[in-house]
Amino acid sequence: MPELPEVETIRQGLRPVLEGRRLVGAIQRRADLRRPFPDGFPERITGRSVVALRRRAKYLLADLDDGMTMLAHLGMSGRMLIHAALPNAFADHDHAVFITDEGKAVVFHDPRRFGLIDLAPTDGLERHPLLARLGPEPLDPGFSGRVLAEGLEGRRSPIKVALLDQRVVAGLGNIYASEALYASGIDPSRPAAEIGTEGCGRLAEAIRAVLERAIAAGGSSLRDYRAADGSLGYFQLGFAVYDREGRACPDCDCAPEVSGGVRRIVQGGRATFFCPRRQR
DNA sequence: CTACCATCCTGGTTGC
DNA sequence: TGCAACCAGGATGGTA
Repeated sequence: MPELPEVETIRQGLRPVLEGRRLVGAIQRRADLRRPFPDGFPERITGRSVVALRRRAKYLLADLDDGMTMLAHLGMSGRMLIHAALPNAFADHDHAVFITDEGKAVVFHDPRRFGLIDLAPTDGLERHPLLARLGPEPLDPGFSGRVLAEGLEGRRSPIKVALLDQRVVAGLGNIYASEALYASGIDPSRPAAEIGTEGCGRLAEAIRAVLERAIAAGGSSLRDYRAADGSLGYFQLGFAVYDREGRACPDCDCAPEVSGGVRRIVQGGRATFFCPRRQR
């Protein structure tokens, strides 16, 4: 379940291994993930150098020295793992391998295969079908309550559901949507368009703060997630509400046995966690 | 245009 | 203990 903070943590771990390095080999171990690998994928990246490793929303973007960019999305169970050398055996669900001129190997491992890899020209990358409709980057300086309010205009769905729509704001997933709503004191069931100027300001700031704290903690390790060096993030220890049904939220002095504590509801088919006392 | 639902996939957990 | 049912969920593509 890599969301923006997990992808950013992986990017930071991969940068020293990939940036400025030449790919001397690549291995593709199956025909497709969520969608097919690009035609001739291993041959097309072999011999290329990685100019920069960037991130857009939950996508990793590796700019190559031939004007192409490799896009990788980790889906829900995808990992990028660094090996000091090419492993002599692959594990189940190791789908692609990148070998650098230092002899290191980066393995794309994705049991559920909701991830994908594609190649597209760096020039005009923002028009790639997977990127074209993405909303604002929440950690960019231009992100604000005003920008968020624009994205929520006309939306009658609950604010929690709207926050998961990557066209509204790019990079939030189920965990950080719940956490950001808690931090801003907003009831996840409120209609998105009715949050108001002041609420959008608080929410935009909460989104930014939660994501930054999560990145500082190396992401959240639940089930599948590992950083590129194999390490675990620890932001899950800082969850205020996510996966904490029935427990006291950090800012409530009420005992769970009195108030019921954090509540779990289902919105758009996904779990939402919130504190009814703190979120209105 | 928005909303809603099914779909993809595997592994871990729960319930009998 | 075994096994089936269920759940986790990012994104898309279909239909209403």
